[in-house]
Amino acid sequence: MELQAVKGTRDFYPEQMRVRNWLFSIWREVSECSGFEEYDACVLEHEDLYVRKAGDEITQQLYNFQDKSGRKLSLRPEMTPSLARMILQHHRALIFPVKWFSIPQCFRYERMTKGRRREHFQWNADIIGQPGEIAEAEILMLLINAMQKMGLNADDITIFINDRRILNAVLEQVGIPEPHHAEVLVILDKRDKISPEALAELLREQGIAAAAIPQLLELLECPDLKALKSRLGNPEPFAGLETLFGLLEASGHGDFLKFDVSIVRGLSYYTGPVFEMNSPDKSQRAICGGGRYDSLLSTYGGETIPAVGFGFGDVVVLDVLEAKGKQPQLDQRLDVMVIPFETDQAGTALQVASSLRKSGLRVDCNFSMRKMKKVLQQADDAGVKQAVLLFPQELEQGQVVVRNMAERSQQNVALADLQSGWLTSQ
RNA sequence: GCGAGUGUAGCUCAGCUGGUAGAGCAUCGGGUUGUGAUCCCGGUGGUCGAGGGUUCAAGUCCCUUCGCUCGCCCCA
Repeated sequence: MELQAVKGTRDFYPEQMRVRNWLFSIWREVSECSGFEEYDACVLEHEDLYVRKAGDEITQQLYNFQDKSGRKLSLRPEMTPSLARMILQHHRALIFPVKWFSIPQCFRYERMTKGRRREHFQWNADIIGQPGEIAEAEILMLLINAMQKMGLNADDITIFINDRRILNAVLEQVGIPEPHHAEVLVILDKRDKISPEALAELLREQGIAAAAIPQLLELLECPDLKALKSRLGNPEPFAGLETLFGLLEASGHGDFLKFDVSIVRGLSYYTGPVFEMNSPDKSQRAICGGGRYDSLLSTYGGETIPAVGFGFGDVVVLDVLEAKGKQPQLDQRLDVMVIPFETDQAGTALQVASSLRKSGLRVDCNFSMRKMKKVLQQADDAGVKQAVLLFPQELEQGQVVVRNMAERSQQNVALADLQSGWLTSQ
């Protein structure tokens, strides 16, 4: 019997589950606050939903199998295809734009590194059916709002943003023909990770003209949107980001946003702005990433519907919060512990607990019948605020002892008063 | 997939050149009747990741395998 969890998957003991619920509650709260509605789909999907989208490489990472009737299924590696499927199925009934979010559990069958497991939860928020930068601004503001709720601000995290249209223009400028763009972008995505020499070598292998390479790398050193714009003949590809920066400045979120030509995002379906969130010095794996993908839905056979969104995994952000000491210390949050000291009082304890629970309190009983010092200590460890002590002597007079754990004070209360709301009226 | 490291009690780890397993914390009990700290005493708990080999003898050496960690590769 194998007791270990499946490789790459996680067990959430109550202690970790509290942290997870805390994170999810922030995601839900900020999403709903901004008018996003929650949706979900089954973690199982038809394998070809993913195969069609990106080809071999992603197929190898699918956590896939055949069911008993031979259907080829896969655990979802990401939510966007399921979202696209749901949108396309009902798109005649939907009033666009649609603002939806989800917190799906996703699976990838791949090698594990820091911040990457085979199973994770990924907050997704998307705006479907709205072209233009206002949707991007809303999506980014949602992200920023979530980070602030977690206690991270512009000193801790930065959203690095680029635009696929700018990247394409840069490639055009140095004479790289359009069919090569996809491969070249993948290589440029590694710019932070490998040496300039290695990068140049990879580009040469793609058949990029030797003269174009230094020119390209030099253009990509351009740290500034304006500077890059003046270097390129055509200002048109810059309009989108300029508008977006303007919107975020106006809404007071400009500090979080930084132009970065090296942001590419591996997937081919991005068509406009692309972004990743990371620490300002990019010292670790991106916390989340996203962008505009106007042509994705049409690849599933539907009509073209513009869309923008992001995926935000739980693993990396919890690592970041832990490293910064900003993971909350959460305890069980029990309000009341009812403590009988003889088995005769078990029934009374259950009855007291029941009546207190009806008034909305979080109540547990301790039936261990251990020594009182032990039981009080356990109650304290559980974060209990009030202990209701059932002693035979007091019970005979219809009373219980209510102990305020923080103040270490206590008083006798009539059982009848307790059951009619004495605790909540204090 | 390649390379390095690692795996000993629930947790964190010690165990030298091979000689039949230890500490701290946690847990449980006690320190005289029904009260949370600290302290003191004691108990439970390990086929030393698994399998094979060398040896009189393996936690310790060798091989295989699995898990984990960190690089590389690949990529959200």
